[in-house]
Order: sequence, then structure tokens, then C-alpha cells
Amino acid sequence: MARISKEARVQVRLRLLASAAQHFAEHGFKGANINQISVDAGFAKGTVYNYFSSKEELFSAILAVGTEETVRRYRARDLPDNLRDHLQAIVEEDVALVLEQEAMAKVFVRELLSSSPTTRELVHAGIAPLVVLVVELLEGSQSRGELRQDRSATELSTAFLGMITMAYVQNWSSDGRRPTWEELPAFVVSMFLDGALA
Amino acid sequence: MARISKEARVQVRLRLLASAAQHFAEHGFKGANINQISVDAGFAKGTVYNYFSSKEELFSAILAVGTEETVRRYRARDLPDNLRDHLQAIVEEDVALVLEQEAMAKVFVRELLSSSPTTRELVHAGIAPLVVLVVELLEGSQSRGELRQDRSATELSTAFLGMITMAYVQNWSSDGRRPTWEELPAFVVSMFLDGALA
Amino acid sequence: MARISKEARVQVRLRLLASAAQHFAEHGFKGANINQISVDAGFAKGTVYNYFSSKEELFSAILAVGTEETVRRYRARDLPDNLRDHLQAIVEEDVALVLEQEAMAKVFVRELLSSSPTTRELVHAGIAPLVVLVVELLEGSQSRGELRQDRSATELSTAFLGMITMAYVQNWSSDGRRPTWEELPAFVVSMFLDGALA
Amino acid sequence: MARISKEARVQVRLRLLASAAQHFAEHGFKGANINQISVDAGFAKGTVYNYFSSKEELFSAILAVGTEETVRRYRARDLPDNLRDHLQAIVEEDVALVLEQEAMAKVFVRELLSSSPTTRELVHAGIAPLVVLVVELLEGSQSRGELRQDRSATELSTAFLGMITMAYVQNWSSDGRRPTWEELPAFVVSMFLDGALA
DNA sequence: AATGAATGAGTCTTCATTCAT
DNA sequence: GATGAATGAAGACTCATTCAT
Repeated sequence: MARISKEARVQVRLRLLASAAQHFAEHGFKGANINQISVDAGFAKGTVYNYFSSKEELFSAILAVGTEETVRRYRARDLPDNLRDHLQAIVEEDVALVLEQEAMAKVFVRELLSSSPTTRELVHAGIAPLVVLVVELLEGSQSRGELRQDRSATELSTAFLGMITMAYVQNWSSDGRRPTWEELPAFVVSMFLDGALA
Repeated sequence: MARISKEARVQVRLRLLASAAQHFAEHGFKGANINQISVDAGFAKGTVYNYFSSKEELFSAILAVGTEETVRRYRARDLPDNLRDHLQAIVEEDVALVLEQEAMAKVFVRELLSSSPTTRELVHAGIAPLVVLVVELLEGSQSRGELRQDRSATELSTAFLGMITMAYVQNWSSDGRRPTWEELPAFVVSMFLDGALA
Repeated sequence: MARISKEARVQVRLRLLASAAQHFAEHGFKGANINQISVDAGFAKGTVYNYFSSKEELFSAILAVGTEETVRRYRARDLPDNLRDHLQAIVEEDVALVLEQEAMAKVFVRELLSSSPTTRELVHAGIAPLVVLVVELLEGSQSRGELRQDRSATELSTAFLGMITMAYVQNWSSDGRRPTWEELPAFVVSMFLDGALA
Repeated sequence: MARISKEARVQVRLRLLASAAQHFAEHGFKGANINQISVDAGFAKGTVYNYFSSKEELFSAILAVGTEETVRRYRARDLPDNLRDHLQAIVEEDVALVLEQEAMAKVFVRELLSSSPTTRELVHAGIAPLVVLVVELLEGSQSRGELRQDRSATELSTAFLGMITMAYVQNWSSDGRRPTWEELPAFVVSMFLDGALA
């Protein structure tokens, strides 16, 4: 019974994580209710504790999912040697993932300002893969003279990721009106590279 | 200890608001502790309730401060007829205010994603003055052909304000390393108008 | 200024007592709010404490009013030598007083079952004058052979006062429909003396 | 400690109700302490909330017990066709029940004057079965010409039930001296039917 | 492994009481 | 003497966590 059991265990874990992400996204860490998370995942109150030893651990598990998958999917694509296409591919893959895991994405944004050092580190660790990828990309471009040099690649990446994040927030806050998820990648990349000037 | 002057009452209120902003910013609405807010303001735990009838009302009072002051200070300045200077003035004044009221600013950012409709409305109402100002400015510029026309002024303002917000978050998260508060306005405006390309 | 001052003090005290009776009657001892009592009496929060040293003392002062006045008014009347008329006079005077001090009367009834020994004693002391009067009256009647002898005058008085009390409760609970205050004395006395049989 | 039997759950509920009745009877609704109720029932302070969602609901549950059982027991008896015996049977059964559920009975009496409309309605609903029974009995007697006709059956029932209630109060207040529980039914019925006259 | 009853620390809120003005 | 700001004990209620079944 081992294998099936193991597989089943993973499935239960995923259901719990999905439910938890939903609650943490909507109510914050303190406001989320562990028992309700369990119930909404289709189990009884205590069941979370068979998979996570505490609320903190459950929360960490969500942040641990992170942006690795975004990077993996981006790398799996075959792209022309062109910064604009690469950046757009990144945003496209991130949007795709955010749409799949909307709740988890919201948790990240929500906890960006958390005071708890632990939480902050988890958030930073979670988005690190994406940050590293973008910084490397921009550094390469800078060294080829394609990008402005008055700002470090790190600063530029902050602006880029900031624009992505705020586009998400805007979309969530406006119930998905503008920019829509489809046009979001092109919009963000264009604003980032070309600026607003005519 | 009765019959303190009206002025004294206002001062107490401000101390409570400042303490509350700090706590809400650090721990979120649910995580903030009313008693601790009162104690950290230098009073006994029950004292908040002499000034605010509930945690909700205290929270609302913070968000009600809003961005009116930013707009007011911006309008008080005498600026050349130049989009770049106007945008930079806005960011400068906003940064100045954020530095004065850092905790309150964090509360806004933190609650952007709150699920409670009430909270979300309060946040939107709080930043409305700034949004209106920026949209008007960009619309004027668009009509003079200075800005790209493929995006609405509203979308462009989202990008602009998003970059400001994320620059704040970045600064807070990195303990003020880069971009520093001083160079932040020029950085944001340049990225917004000129883009990252060389 | 002494005399006027003294008079004024008494008036203030009475207003506070009246307001307090209202609150104690409606919400019970624990449920009554001292500050509200003061405000409803037309003063500021703390003012009660210039007249009563604690909630307990204020409460006691109400119960101390008692039934002396009922007895006094009854004795002031010139009545034929007839048990029925005497009993009816007692009820009439008590009803008159209850109508004047409805709130205080309700406090008595409400606290009949209070567990606090102090309160219970106060209630008993308050109604003692009336109990004594009725018992004496019934004893005299018994000694003249007018009343049944199988029950002590004390037991009979319990029945009599109980019927009065419950008639009040009934009247209050039914918003004064039946029995009305006017017909109440005759009804109670007749039920007590004659019974329900045809 | 999960999955206790249904029966066990009912037992816990009863223990909580008994403890609650005690507290509400002694201190009134506002004065009763939920935590203490739970502790005195032998549980931790929060346990009440696993069975009742609020203090109000717990209180209602007590009043909901009502006088149905008294009526049921009375109807189960085989009685001669005689008003006096029927009335006495009612009081006997009510006394029996009051002795079993003394605390709950006190709650009823205590809350008769409560200002909260909800509470008052609950009390009235609780005693309704008994009121209906007595009124029907008296109406039948009146139609057979056994009872005085100058008062409605409803008014007469008020007097009867009022005498019962006050006999209880008297007994509780005097620590059970007179009338004793045993002689109470005969006393009340005799006073009600025959009056005090010799 | 899942359940859900029990626990008890923790939090919002009320309010009797004090006392500076 | 009146005021009402400040206090802090107390209490209703929540919920993360434990653990017997």
C-alpha cells in the first residue's frame, strides 16, 4: 500500500496548500483560520496538523513554492536572441503561473511588507530565482550596450519586477479590466524598455 | 484628568494614530493589537476607545489621511511647463510625505490586496486624489502629442504609480539601500518616461 | 450659600436616584451603566461619584426608599373598621406609589431572587414596613375570628403580597392591559379574601 | 478527544446547561460569567462555545426547556373530575419539577422583568404551555358555574400562577421554611379557591 | 490517517472608578 | 461641585493546537 498511500498523501497536501493559499491571500497570516482552511480543503479541523506542524510551517510551505517554476518554463522555451522577447517570455510564463496559482501569488504580494524577519526572508527566497534570472539578463544586455548604464542591473530589475507586480495588483483590484492578463506582458515590457514618451 | 484643552485632545489623537499606523503597517489589520497600540502611544490599554469606537474606526482614520497633502504640496510649487518636472515634483512631495508618515504609507501598500470590500474602498479613496492628479497630467501631455498614444492615460498612470509604490517597497525591504529616497524621484520618472533602453 | 446649596444637593441626588432606578430596573445591577445613569440624569459621567461612593451604594440608596411611604399614606387615611377596606387602602396606596416610582418598584421585584446576601437583605429591609403592617392587620382579624386559622398570619400575608406583586408584574408584562391599575386593588383583595370559587 | 458518542455529547450539553442555569439564576443574564459556567461544569473556559454559539443562545436554551414537562406529567395522571384536584396536581408536578430544576426555575422568575424584548418573549414562550393549561381548566369550570364570573379565566389564571410563583420566591428567600415544598400545593390551591376569609 | 472535542492563551471591548482641571 | 480624560480589571469570544478515538 506504500506507493498509493504516498501518492495520496501528496494529493492531500496539495489540496491543503491550495486552500491555505486562498485564506492567507484573503485574510493575511493572522487573519487566516487554520480550521477553516482544513474544512475548505474537504477535511476535518485537525487534519492540517497531520501534514504541517504549525500555522507557520503551512505558511512557509506556500512561499516555498516560489518562482522556480516560472524560470523552468521560461528556460524550456526556444527564443530568438533578443532582450525584448526574453523579457516578454518571462512575464508570459509568470502570468500563466499566476493564473494557475492566483492565491499563492497574492500571498507573496501581501506579505512583502511583513515585519517578521522570517516571513520577509521567505518571501525574498521565494522570488529569488526570478530576480536572479532578470538581473543576469539585464547585465548581459548592459554589457552589450543595449541598455542604459546609469543604473545598475539590480535597480533596473527592481523597476521591471515592480511594474509586473503592480500590474497584477491593478488587475486584481479592478476585477481584471485593464490591463487584461493577455496584454499585460507586452504592456509591461514596452513600458519598461521604451518608457512613456512618444 | 479632565478638561484638557482641545489642542491637547488633538495631540493625543495624533499620538494614537501614529502608534496605530506603526502596528497596522507591521502586522496587518488582524495582527495589530489594540492594547499594544495604546500602550506604545504612552497610554493605558483602554485609552484608544476614548478616541475611536473600534479597531475598524481607528484603521479607517489612518487610511482617511490619504494623499491629499501630497497633491496640496505639489500644487503649492511653482513649476516650469514641463511634464518631467511636474512628475518629479509629485514624486518628491510624495516621498517627503512618506518619510514623515512612513508607517501610514506602509498601511496603504499592505492593504492593497485586502479582501474586505470596506478596506479596499478606503484604500482606493485614500489614493484617489493622487491618481486623479496624475491622470490629468498625462492626459494633457497626450493631447499635446508628448506621450505615446497606444495606452490610455489611466493605464500609463497605473504604471507610473506602480513604479513609485514598488520603489518604496524595494527601499523598505532593503533597509533603504537602493534606490535611496533622494535619488528615487529622478529614477522613477526617468524609467517611466524614457524606459530602460540605451 | 449654605441653604440653597443644601437644597440643590438634595435635588441633584433625587435626579440621580430616579435615573439610576430606571437603569437598574431595565438592566439589573450588573447590566446598569453608571456613566449612562449620570448622563441620563443630565450630568457628566463622573458626577454620580460626588453623591454616591460606588455603584453598590447607589443601588442600596434606591432600595432604602422602601415601603415606608406606603405605610405612612395608609395611616393618614380615615378608614371604617373593616379588613377589606383596610387591605384595599393598602393596595391603593401602594399602587399610587408604584405609579409614581415605577422604576424603583421594578428594581425591588427584579432583585427578589438576587444571590448576593447584601442585596437580599436590602430588599427585605425595604419591604419590611409593609410586611409588618399586613401581618398585624391579619393577626388582628384572625383573633376576631374573621379569617381562617389553619394558616399563620405570616403565611397569609405572603399570599396577599405575592398576589399584589404578581399583579404588578402581569401589568408591566402586558403593557398595562389587565388588570388595569385602577381595578387592581379590588381584584387582589377580592381574590385574597373570597377566593375564586363562585 | 474526538468522536465521543452522541450520548456523551448530550450529557456534556446537559452539564453545561445545568451549570449555566445556576449562574443565570444567581447573577442574572449580564452578571453571569460564561467562563465560570464552563469551569463549574467541569470543562475549560472555552468549552461552552463548542455547544452554544453565544451567551444569548445558551440563555435561550435554558428558557426553552420551559413548562412542557409539567403539563406532560400532569396529563399522565389519572384524576377525578374535580377542579381542586386538578389544580393541586398541576402545582404538585410543577413543584416536583422546580425541585429537580431549581436553578432553571429561578432563571424564569428572575427574567420576568427583563427589558430586552427577546428575553421577555423567551420567558413568555417558556411558561405558555402552563398558562394555556390553567386557562382552559378555569374556563371549563366557569362554564359549569363553579367559579366566579366577574373575572376572566385569564385574569384568574394570573392570580393562580402568581400565587405559585410568589410561594416559590418566598420559599427560596426564607431558605425553605414556610410554606414547605410539601404543603405548598394545598396552600396555594386553597388560598386561590377559598380565599382567606373564615 | 482522519476526526473533532477539549483546551487555554490571547484579544477586543466595556465600564466602574479615579482625579486633574 | 462638576467635568470628562485616563485607567485597568474583567469578561465574551476566537482559534491554534493537542490528542483520544
